[in-house]
Amino acid sequence: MPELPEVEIVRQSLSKNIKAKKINKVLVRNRNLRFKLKPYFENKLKNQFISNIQRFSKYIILMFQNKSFCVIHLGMSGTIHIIKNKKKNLLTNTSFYHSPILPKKHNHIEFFFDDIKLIYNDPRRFGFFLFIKDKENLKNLFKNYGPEPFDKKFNLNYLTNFFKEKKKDIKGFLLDQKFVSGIGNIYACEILYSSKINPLTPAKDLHKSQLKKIIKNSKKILYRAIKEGGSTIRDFKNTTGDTGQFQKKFKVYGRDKKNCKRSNCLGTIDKIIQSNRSTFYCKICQK
DNA sequence: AAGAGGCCCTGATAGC
DNA sequence: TGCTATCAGGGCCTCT
Repeated sequence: MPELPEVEIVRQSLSKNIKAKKINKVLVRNRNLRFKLKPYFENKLKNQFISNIQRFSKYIILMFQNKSFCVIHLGMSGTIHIIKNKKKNLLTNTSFYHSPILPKKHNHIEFFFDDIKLIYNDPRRFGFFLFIKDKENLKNLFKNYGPEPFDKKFNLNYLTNFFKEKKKDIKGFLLDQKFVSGIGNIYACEILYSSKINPLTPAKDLHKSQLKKIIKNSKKILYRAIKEGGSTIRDFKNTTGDTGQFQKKFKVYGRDKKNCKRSNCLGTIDKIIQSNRSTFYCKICQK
């Protein structure tokens, strides 16, 4: 569910709330996430001082003062919540991602700080937490990942070389983390729409001008989404918490059978299935 | 080597 | 109302 912009929003919230704090205790209620939590997980994290919170692609990286790390992936349905434990305001819940109210089920992991409790909730359990002992192991974890769209390496040369002989459709490559890191199904659709590229086009057939558009629009759309606080699709109503706003700006995602938003285009948005994921696009203006 | 497809899991929603 | 089928923002693994 969360793509790069949503994960960045979570990172920013964590940075505000748990940076330079010590983890007093870790409680694991369910070890069976995407990767089973190691028996030593709690002990390794206990008493760690969080020096920084970074992000790569869709991963959150807690950096500890002793140069070890905790890597977090939210999978499809993972959310992180904070409970502030101030005496005068026991009921304050701050939503880091889309749910403003802490769900009662699926709270798998809790981190306790002096004044704050962090709760990881994940119904589908596609997310995971990893303890990484040093920088080298962290590097190793991401060695097969392509650059983020913001990276200087994500340039015309890179795309041209990567796509040589590649028959797979461009939509598939935007989702392929070995090619580019951080883009998921929503933003892949939106990037191709704003680039006026048909998602079914084999990557090797894309022209130079189209590749340039992909590079430019990937950056632009992800930046905008971060600025809007990410996208919230399955939202719960009753809120004062942080929900994203970018979903209101979707041009194609979830707009099956609706009119194309491009002025002077009379097309309607189609939904097709590519590599088992939904693709939304306009047949008329995406060539 | 590239690409297609299955699979991990729960919950919301649509259709009967 | 209550059943079943389908679909969901990710990404790993296996097979051809």
